[in-house]
Amino acid sequence: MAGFVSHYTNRLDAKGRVSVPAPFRQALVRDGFEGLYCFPSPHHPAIDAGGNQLVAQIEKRLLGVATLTEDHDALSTAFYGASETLKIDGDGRVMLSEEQRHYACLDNQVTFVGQGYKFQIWEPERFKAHRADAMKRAMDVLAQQSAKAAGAA
Amino acid sequence: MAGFVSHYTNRLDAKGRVSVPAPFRQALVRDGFEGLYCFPSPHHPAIDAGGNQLVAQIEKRLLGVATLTEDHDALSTAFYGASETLKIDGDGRVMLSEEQRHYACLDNQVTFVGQGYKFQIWEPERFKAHRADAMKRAMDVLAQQSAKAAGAA
DNA sequence: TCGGATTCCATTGACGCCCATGAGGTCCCA
DNA sequence: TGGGACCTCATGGGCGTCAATGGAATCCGA
Repeated sequence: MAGFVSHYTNRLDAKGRVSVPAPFRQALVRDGFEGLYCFPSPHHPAIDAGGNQLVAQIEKRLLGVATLTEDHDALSTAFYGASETLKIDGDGRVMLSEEQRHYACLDNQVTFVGQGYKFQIWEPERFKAHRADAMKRAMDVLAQQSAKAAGAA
Repeated sequence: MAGFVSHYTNRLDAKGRVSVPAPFRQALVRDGFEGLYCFPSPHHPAIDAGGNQLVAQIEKRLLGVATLTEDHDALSTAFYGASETLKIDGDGRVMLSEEQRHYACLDNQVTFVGQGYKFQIWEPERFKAHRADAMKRAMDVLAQQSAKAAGAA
């Protein structure tokens, strides 16, 4: 494992720059990815970001859908078309585009949330609210898994 | 097995550091995990902590859910995003974050409670109160199991 | 030539690492 | 069997390093 773990909140400066948390940068280096692959999260007002592991998951998902279909078009547009590859400068910072800042409602602070093979970029307050929901949903999913396991046994 | 057993109470110093009980450290070494993996307990005002065994349980749960879905995002946010990997310094201490201290209401003493594959970090008084409840609940669970076994037999 | 973007540099504050101290327990030997 | 040396572990504090941040300087396209 040892992908993106934990969460960090950093400041977005006047130029739109923000430091990528050092542990995440190290994970990207281990991952062998130059820069930062990101696209708007399909489910939340947040940015999904990562490196080769993330790209690999996207490819895997696309393999499950026949090409030249409308579904495949939609997925590839969402994951490839809407994406951007940000450059990480010498000090470990990236410049978020106006579009990204708007989509995730980013103001002057941003929260990086590790999700293993990828991480998300949130506006801190929104994340706090979302976190409670995610917790609840996660517990539901686990309960369902347990129920299924018990039923199968 | 011989994972984390028994309980210990140590002091939290002005810097927010606390010594991990030596037996727990030894268990972590045997487990082969560098540092301490922890996240807020979903059920109690306490911190769940452990090493590879704990991480393995989490990964196992995540494997059952497709990536890039809302369910997977929720689970990984709950378990990866909310977690932190603390470094254990040369003297066997970890630094608890402000957030962790707040979540578990930690003041100047903390109690480590072994739970086999993981352990919990509690505020001593709260743990004392929780312990009675946990005992009662444990009795109920045991009774239910016995009833089920008797019914099945 | 102007504006935006990239690179470089300086500051500061948190964290990691080191050493010192002291309490408690164990082992060895008289 | 009692005393003492030794060891382990918890705890407190000091200091160096690195990451985050703000700003200046330079480069490039419009």
